[in-house]
Amino acid sequence: MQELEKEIQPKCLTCSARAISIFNDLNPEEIKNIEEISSCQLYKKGETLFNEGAYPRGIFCVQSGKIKVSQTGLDGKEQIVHLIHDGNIMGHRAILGEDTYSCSAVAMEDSTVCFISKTPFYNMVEKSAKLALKIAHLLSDELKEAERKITDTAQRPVRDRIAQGLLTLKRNYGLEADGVTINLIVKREELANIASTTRETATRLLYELQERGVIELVGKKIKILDEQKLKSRS
Amino acid sequence: MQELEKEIQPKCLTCSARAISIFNDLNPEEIKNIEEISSCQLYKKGETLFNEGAYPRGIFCVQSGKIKVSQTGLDGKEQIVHLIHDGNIMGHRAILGEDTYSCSAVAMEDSTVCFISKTPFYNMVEKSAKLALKIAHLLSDELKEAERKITDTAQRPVRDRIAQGLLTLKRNYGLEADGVTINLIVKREELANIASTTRETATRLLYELQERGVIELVGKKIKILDEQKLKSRS
DNA sequence: CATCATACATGACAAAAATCATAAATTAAA
DNA sequence: TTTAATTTATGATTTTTGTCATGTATGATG
Repeated sequence: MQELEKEIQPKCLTCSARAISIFNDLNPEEIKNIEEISSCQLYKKGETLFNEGAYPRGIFCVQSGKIKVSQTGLDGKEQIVHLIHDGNIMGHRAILGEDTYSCSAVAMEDSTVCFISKTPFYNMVEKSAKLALKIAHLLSDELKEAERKITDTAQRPVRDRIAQGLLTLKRNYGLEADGVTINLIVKREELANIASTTRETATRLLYELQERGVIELVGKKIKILDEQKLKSRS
Repeated sequence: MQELEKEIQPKCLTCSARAISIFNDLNPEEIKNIEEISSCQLYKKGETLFNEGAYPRGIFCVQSGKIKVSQTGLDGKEQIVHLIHDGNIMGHRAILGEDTYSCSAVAMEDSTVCFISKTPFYNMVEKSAKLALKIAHLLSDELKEAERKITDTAQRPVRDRIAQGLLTLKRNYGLEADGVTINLIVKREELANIASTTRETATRLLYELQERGVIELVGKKIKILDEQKLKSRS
């Protein structure tokens, strides 16, 4: 069944996410332009923004929300490749690489996401070496992270990768007001797909970390009690 | 002891590698400029071009040669992240990301490599959105490959990864005149570090592939007898 | 509230791949 | 060419992690 699309009027000038995005230092005129060529929409938890293999229609700018970007591996097993938060953009790799999407994106929580169509976006970048350089900078950062993840996935034991996964969640989504609880409800299986392991192993290792007093599992949430110990395992 | 540096006069205009590089469609004036700001040097087999963690002084353009780009993982174990061949560039990620090198580069065979210093290179890119877009395109392709490698490393069995490693070698370095022999002498340990496994396992699986008639090991070289079977395992 | 589906916990077991150990072969150096 | 160093081969063993099976908790839905 067709999802009801919830259109929202983009307000880039005052968008708090823009300030921390690659569009942070545009001049008012450029911001006006972006506002004109972009649309904005609410995605409910579980909704798909785009699918691996599809042709990209444009790029997505996350105003607020939590989105997983993942690939399909062997036997359809999901590998989560990026964890997206406010101010991040998605789809730029496919657009700049003149390629189909290499990943799918699914909202892990209700998310407000702006969209800029391919052509106007490309026109903008073609005119501004500064913007192109910013995107190259972003891609460079992402490439560095991906390369390091190859090495870690290949060489570190699952125990370390789970610890790293928890730290990544903290880095991307922060902690709740109490200063210890990871600000995302993550399923065992999702954590497993971040850390490249199985649901069962993730379960076991979370309990082991709890035994050792490193984390605490409270309901569906995870509290980080001893970040140093997590870091020492990664 | 200090290596003797072998300076070579760059001849970008007629460089066969440039034609297949990101500098392929520069106009004669731009080529002249590149020639002026670049130097060219021979690296002997085993020599290091740059080291992980160091500050980049510029980018490298490979005129001819075979270079491995690798990271140091757990207990110093090498993970080979890229296999570089004629026309490829290196160091752009660190420059564009305003970062240190995330990998080291070592010549696997004698290689002729040009060098463009950071500042003149950056000046050039700042002036040309087209060039910046090309680099973004290149980074996009590299990011795609890296992301896929994460998933494969995480999910595929070693057997598949060795097969993929061999195909990667063929893709990057081609075959000898006989049409079957991979055009690179690769040590067991290096193949292992491409496929994210151990030397022993690489040895065993190569022999298994030979038993099954998929490859043939002749001296230090590897012949691909049945590429389809290799592909079916990847 | 009952029932149905989904997510989670946990033990037993199996498989894959790493590690360790040793020897052989090949290559480089004296 | 002899010796030393490096690389490779291969068996035995252990470790890690995945798989399978089953039961429980949790939460949604009629």
